[in-house]
Amino acid sequence: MAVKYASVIIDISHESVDRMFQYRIPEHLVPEIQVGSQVCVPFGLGNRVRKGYVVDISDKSQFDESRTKEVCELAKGSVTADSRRISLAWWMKEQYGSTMNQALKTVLPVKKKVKARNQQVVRSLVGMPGPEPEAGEEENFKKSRKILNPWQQQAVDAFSRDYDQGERTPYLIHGITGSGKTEVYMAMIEHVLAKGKQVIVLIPEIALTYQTVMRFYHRFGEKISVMHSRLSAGERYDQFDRAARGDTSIMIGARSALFAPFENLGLIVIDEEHEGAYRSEGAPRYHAREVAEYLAKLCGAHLVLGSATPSLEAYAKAEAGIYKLFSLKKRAGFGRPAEVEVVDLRREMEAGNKSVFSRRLQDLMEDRLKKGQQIMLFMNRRGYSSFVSCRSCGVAIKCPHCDVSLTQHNNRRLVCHYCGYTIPQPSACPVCGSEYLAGFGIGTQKVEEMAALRFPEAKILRMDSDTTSRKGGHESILSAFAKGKADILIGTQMIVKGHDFPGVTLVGVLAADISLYAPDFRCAERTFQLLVQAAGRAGRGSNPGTAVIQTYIPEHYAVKAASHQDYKTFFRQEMGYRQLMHYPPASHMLGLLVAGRDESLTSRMMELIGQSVARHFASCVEVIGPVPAPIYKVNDIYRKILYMKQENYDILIRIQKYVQDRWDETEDCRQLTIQYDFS
DNA sequence: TGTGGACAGCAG
DNA sequence: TGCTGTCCACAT
Repeated sequence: MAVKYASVIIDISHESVDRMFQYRIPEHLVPEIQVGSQVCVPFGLGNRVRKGYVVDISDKSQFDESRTKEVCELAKGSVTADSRRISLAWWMKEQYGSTMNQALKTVLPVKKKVKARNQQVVRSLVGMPGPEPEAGEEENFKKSRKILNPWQQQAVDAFSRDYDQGERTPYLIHGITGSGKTEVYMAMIEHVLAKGKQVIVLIPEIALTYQTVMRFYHRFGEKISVMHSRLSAGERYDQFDRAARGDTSIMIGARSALFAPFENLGLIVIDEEHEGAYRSEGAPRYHAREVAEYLAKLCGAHLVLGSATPSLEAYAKAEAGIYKLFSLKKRAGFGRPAEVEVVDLRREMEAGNKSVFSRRLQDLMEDRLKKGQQIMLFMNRRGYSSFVSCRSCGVAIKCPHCDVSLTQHNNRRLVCHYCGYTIPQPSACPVCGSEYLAGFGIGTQKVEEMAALRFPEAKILRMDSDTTSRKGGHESILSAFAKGKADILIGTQMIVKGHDFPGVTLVGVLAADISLYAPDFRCAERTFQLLVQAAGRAGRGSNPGTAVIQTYIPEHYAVKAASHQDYKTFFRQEMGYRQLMHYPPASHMLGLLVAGRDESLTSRMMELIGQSVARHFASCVEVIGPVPAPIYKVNDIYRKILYMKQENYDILIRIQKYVQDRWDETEDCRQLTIQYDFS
């Protein structure tokens, strides 16, 4: 029998030994040792026997054979949280084509020495920037346990029954905005906690605010622990450590909270499951929903997904019976779905209205301002004008480092939204010298200016990444608006996510089309989600709400379905398109991106890879490209992409491995980055 | 983390 | 020359 080698991570305790060591597996242990097993191995000069985790098993020795030591024995004891997470890392590595080290770094936070901290108060433990709660606000939180309506109760009852019977089919809760999904999660969490199990709750970073956390805190007290991007590596480790020691039983946080080392995980909740933030940008480029599904299986935990606009992936699984679908059709408490009106901007042009606000929107704004009600205006682009071009020669001023136009900001500076490059606005065209330079397109800053001009008496707040870059800027704007300190809130997509403003009775989507033309097969889905979420912001209080969607293509199915808040119709149409085009989730797709500073090398390499993939897998995979990435150059780095479509995910994994084995280590590839993106 | 080698300082 | 203490590289 061939000799087998185990790659072992030693005792996970110190940065300098946080890597793999290869050991020979004695023949009698071969059948027993698997990835994730705990083994005892001789380590260091004194050959002290230490515990280690097996992270890989192979036939190949990657180390000097004569210096390779042998595994002593299989460690006693059951499968621990750590070994489970190592199996998870292994699965992620396979599934998303990263290295084991990258996967391990994602799954196991590296221990850094942190000074012992005093017992922290919740506020600093939570670490949320933001305003002090107002007097009385705490009281509201305390009364947060609400009586569930029949739809909510039905989901909770089904959950409790399934949970107790060990039935673990994941749930998808499709609940319109304001239908009280959080209350449902909390009731489910309570059920699971009562069984002595632990819970992970994932929330998109943007919704992870002081308010959200306080709701959970008041229901579950000291049991909760919070993870978010503003925590330092040491603080993150602390939070994980508390979870491992059993000091907490609920971990709330963004994506990475999924890797909390609970010994007895019973439930994973993913709120706003459709959010893009659940896909990781760095390798491994995992999706939290998929990882959660696997992790839940590994631990025998339940998985609950929730969204007002489920991702096509999740809804398709619900239709196929892989998930159980629950619909919350009614708003809990106050409010009813907003009345949605679609305004055709072509008619506005014909009528000679050149303003960003359609006549209908202006009328409604006037009405709401008169009544002292609040307005939200949504514009999916920040800055003043989207680009500046020369009226004489037609050239647009571009970023010298990226393949995009510079955006004009109202401080008379031009900014690249991809690399941050900034210049003062030139007084003459850099190409022809003409003085006739003008801004085209509209951003949030210009909307703010125009709103102030049209409604001089209104108090206006603007929220986009320019006004929220300061620490806590995000929260302070939202809380000022919530307290009625402004009449109009203008912002990018960050204003439509998750915030509850009972005073808002009018929402204007100024340019619904911008995201419809994004060079991405998910653009219709994203637009639909955005429009539904935006409309959901209106009428959360006792007064009915109206949403106005301004568009040049009112006949587009995403706009139409959103205006009727009709998820199912949208799903059918969009799914039909995905099936026709073999896009996910109808099929699987691997995007292979090659990036490098040397343009010709990047192109050459991509061509070579493309040809070799086409040659080897011609019969079984649809290859598209190589094509330049939607933005070809960013920060002086050129990017090309090859797309491969296949219904069978395993074939895509085989292709990825083939490319990795064949090219990743070559001399030319040292200067290039290859990125694999599975969907 | 734990070990031992390299090296400096010092006594004899 | 030998002993002791400290620093640091390294572990399959």
